Amino acid sequence: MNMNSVKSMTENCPIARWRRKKEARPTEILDAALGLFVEKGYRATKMEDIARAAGVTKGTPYLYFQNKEEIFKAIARGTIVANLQQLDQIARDFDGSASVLLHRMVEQWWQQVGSAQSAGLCKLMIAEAANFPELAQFYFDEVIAPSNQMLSMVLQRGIDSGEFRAVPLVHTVDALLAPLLTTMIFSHSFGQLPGCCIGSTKDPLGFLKDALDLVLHGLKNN
Amino acid sequence: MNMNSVKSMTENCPIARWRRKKEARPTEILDAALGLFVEKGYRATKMEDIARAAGVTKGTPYLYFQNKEEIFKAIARGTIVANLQQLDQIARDFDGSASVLLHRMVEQWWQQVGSAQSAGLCKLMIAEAANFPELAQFYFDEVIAPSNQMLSMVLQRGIDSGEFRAVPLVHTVDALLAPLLTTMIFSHSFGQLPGCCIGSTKDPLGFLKDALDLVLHGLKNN
DNA sequence: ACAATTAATAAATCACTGTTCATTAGCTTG
DNA sequence: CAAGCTAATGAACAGTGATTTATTAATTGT
Repeated sequence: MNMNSVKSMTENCPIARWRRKKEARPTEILDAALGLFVEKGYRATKMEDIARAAGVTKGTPYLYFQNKEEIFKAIARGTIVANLQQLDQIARDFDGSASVLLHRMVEQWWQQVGSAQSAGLCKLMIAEAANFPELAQFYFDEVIAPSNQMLSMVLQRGIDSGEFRAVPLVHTVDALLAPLLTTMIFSHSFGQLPGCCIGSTKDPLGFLKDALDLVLHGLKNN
Repeated sequence: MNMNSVKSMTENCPIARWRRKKEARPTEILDAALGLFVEKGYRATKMEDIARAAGVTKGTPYLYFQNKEEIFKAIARGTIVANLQQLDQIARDFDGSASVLLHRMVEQWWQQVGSAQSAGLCKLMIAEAANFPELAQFYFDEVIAPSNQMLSMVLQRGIDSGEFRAVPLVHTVDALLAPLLTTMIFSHSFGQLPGCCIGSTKDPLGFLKDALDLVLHGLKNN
């Protein structure tokens, strides 16, 4: 084997690779993979792309993960729990009106989830759900169902206190979630197009607020 | 070459392949491809799968389409225009209240688009938008923008007549579209999961009506 | 009946990419 | 400082799947 390649590799790396801590490697790989998955989709992302983006070579990811699918799973598992719990905390601590709480939650959600890379992951899950049933199930159980649950409680609270009229709970929760979902989805698909003039993509937070206002107006006991 | 394979092929086909009309072939191929794309996604669908599903062999699709991508495009082009025009017609012919018109349009949309295979295509576009920018552009121009335009006009009519209060038009249109989109998307991703208990997937039309009612209630000049 | 034409086949090609594995470089310990 | 260990490499392998093409079978026109 020639040492040229190694030499050039060493030259390119400010920090020699064997000095970087081993523990950092899995996270580096997952971060790199997340970015590429969100940008190009699951299939279009090559293992070599992931490796290079993580600053290593083809074989290295396999030292830490069995295969591509496991990387995907590890990412999905690692990018959700914290955010949801934060939202849950807000909902639990709050004791003002349900309307104000909902506004605050939407804002928080946008900052922590909707505008972050996690949003791309959500789109990815939708796109790949059919190909990875177990993973879709996991995402549903850990993300979607809890979100629904959380919103459900807030809504119920508002109805009980007389702030909202008695609407069909399940359907209303979904109606509340719909704008959040479309915002995420559009911003990671058609939203990228040059001529895209859809309200939710040009001013996402403004759209979310208006959409929430509209629904809240419809929920009020007038 | 052996004639066994040919013979068995002939035996398997109730109608000899050279008697089937040539003009039917492109449609047969596109139909087969649509089904597979919706079911398995674009990349996971092999050309041979398409061919077999259409009752021909590997090479035949290439006699009618340049490549896989062209098949995808042809499908996208073939499954949308008619439906939208029908909806447009309804909106134009109607002269009752905007609320009633919206209800009728949603119902029609569900029957013609939301519950049909086209819905799977919409999910597919979202999933593949990043990989096929030109196609995404096409879909946006031909489907999404016109839909927005149509809804925009109905909404404006309601505002002008005093039936609705003066809401921010662009954002409200998106808010109206959101439930339709999530219904489509969920029914073709997480909706398939055994334990999925989301309102919009168990009773889509019921959800759509409730969601519309909620928004309409919020739109009314009370 | 026979050339020419058409529709379709199916084997071959070709590029790509996930995965493995023999090898290497640097670090560590006795 | 030598022997062993660890992290990483990168060439090689293998499966897949899109596309091409030589060949065959039916049909048509003369």
